[in-house]
Amino acid sequence: MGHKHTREEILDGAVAVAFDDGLSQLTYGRVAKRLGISDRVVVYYFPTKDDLIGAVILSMGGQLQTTLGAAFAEPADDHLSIVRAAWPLLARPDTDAVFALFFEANGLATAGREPYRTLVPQLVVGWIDWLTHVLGGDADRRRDEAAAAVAIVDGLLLVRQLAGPDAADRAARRLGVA
Amino acid sequence: MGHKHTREEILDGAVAVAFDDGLSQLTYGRVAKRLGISDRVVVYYFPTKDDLIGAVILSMGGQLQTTLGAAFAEPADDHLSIVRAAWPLLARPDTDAVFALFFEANGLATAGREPYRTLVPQLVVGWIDWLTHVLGGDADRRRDEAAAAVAIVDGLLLVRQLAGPDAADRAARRLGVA
DNA sequence: GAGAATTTGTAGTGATCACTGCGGAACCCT
DNA sequence: AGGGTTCCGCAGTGATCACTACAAATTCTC
Repeated sequence: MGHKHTREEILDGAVAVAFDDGLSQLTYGRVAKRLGISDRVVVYYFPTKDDLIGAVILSMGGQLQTTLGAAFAEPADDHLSIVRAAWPLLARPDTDAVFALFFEANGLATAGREPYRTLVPQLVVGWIDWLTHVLGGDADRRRDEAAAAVAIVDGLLLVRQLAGPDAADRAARRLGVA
Repeated sequence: MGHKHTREEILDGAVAVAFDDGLSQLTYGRVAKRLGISDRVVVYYFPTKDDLIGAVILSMGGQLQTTLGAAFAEPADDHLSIVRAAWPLLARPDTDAVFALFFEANGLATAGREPYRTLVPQLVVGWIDWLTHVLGGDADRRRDEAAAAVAIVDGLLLVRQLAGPDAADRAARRLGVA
């Protein structure tokens, strides 16, 4: 019985499981069952659970960065402009699953569980750095603006998840970013 | 071997476990071990896991509401004023654990896991309602202001958890709420 | 102070978890 | 064709999970 499953296929399956059932339900057995293969194969490519989770989180981060990259073809100056550019790209049904995952990972990170505790802040700090770099200019001030923008966007997305898209849109309008 | 443990003692132990290890590590066995008793006792008072989790979440909600109640002795008008009143009360080390729990519960809720999926939104909507009521006045507009304030506060707290208190303070200053 | 209700210990249920040993099959190189 | 590496099915490890049967001890009710 020969070569059939690539690492990428299995990672895709793992991401799909995480999207559907959440990170905390991401197990070897579930990924294997979804792909109709033995869990031994999944273990082969991702020897420890942390390997599997880490790969999923990084894949998630890459996806977000790609989405956000489009928002900043031209630089923005203050945090409200940043939010105005980013919000329409993020407040969409097809990115809700990504953020559901992100918030769950964040929760597990704040609860101190590995590997989330080390991976997630790396990811977020990486985004802020990247945002800051994209915005250009003086690092200190830009970094604060980026952090402020991230705070607003995260908060709005939280409201969107919890209270629904309409509530988030109304809040965004109140904040003057939509 | 007689009557020794009250429901309240065990709930306190469960909350302590959740604070220290996170909601996802909240199990019968861990609570029992922490209190030095048999897990049978924990099961007796909280027959299902959902009972235990629900009790912890509600206890958490009550704690938050108590903390926030102090902020609104006198009413505020717009979302920035609300944030200005609430932020100093929340951006403190002794409430960080509560919000770590809250974010984890939110993550599990967005991941669709019961009983979080039904409990957490109830809690949040309840807070917004309560905030709206405290603020008084026309419901629709106030509700939007409250939602906007919740968005900002949540976002700031997220940044605080992920990037540290200093970053959150700088972001808050940029937003004009500190 | 008898009987009922409430509270706790001992033991164990089947399920699922992350992970492993072993052996065979598919592929690569020479 | 033969040897080495890579891949993967099968079976099983001990740990932990939520939860239960049963019975004994304690307290409540009368």
